[in-house]
Amino acid sequence: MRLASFNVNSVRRRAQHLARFLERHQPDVVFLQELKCKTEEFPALELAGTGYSMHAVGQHGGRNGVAVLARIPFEVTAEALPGEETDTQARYIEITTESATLAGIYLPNGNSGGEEGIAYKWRWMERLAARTRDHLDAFRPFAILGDFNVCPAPDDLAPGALPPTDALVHPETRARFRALLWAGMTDAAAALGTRPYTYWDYGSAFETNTGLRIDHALLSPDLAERLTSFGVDTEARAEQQPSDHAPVWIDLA
DNA sequence: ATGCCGCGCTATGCGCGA
Repeated sequence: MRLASFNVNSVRRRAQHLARFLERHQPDVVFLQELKCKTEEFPALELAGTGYSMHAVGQHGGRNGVAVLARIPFEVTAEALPGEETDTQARYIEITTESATLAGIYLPNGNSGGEEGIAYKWRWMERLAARTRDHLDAFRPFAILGDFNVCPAPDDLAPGALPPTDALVHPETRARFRALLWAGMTDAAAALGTRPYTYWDYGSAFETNTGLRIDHALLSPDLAERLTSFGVDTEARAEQQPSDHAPVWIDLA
């Protein structure tokens, strides 16, 4: 089974990039982030030819937004991350398939909005950890894929790619990422001995490989045992008018 | 150590992304 994640930075601008990614890598499930459109504006017709079933969670105001496309049967089991009823940002989608529960996330960046901005990011990470523990305590096979907006370790960013004060590398951000691992989740790329960049800023960052590793796949123990590969589709990042993120994918035996 | 880029929008600049 192949699972994937792609921060598209506007799904309407990137529908054909997405279709080409699906054609190249044939994932069974792909989670999308940064739709930047309302639910009803999701380009379902434009993507109908791919043969995937899709479910979008959009947001008013052209921000955030997550979706899932799958060619295996699934049921949507959450359209929001529990724990903060006043949170209206579209950043979480969770599906359940025959074999596992899968979450697609767009974790808050944390660099805007001052103190409240970073506090929201950290609360969101704590809510994700709580949701994760619920699934693991129930011995439910569980995976989280998406844009975590976290460089877990110093090797996960090019020298000088971010200021040391950035929310993506803040010690408290990294501690909350580690909490997910201590809860029992495995960082798929790291477990396979690779830490590839998945994001390159617009401009010359891709040419100079000044990247960040911020798109991750975390796996519960039973799924981690089945992990065979992790890949980054740099072809998508090299296309014309690309997203600033490349799609990532994992294979489970 | 930032927004020179890109996106969406109550637009012709701004907030946001990372």
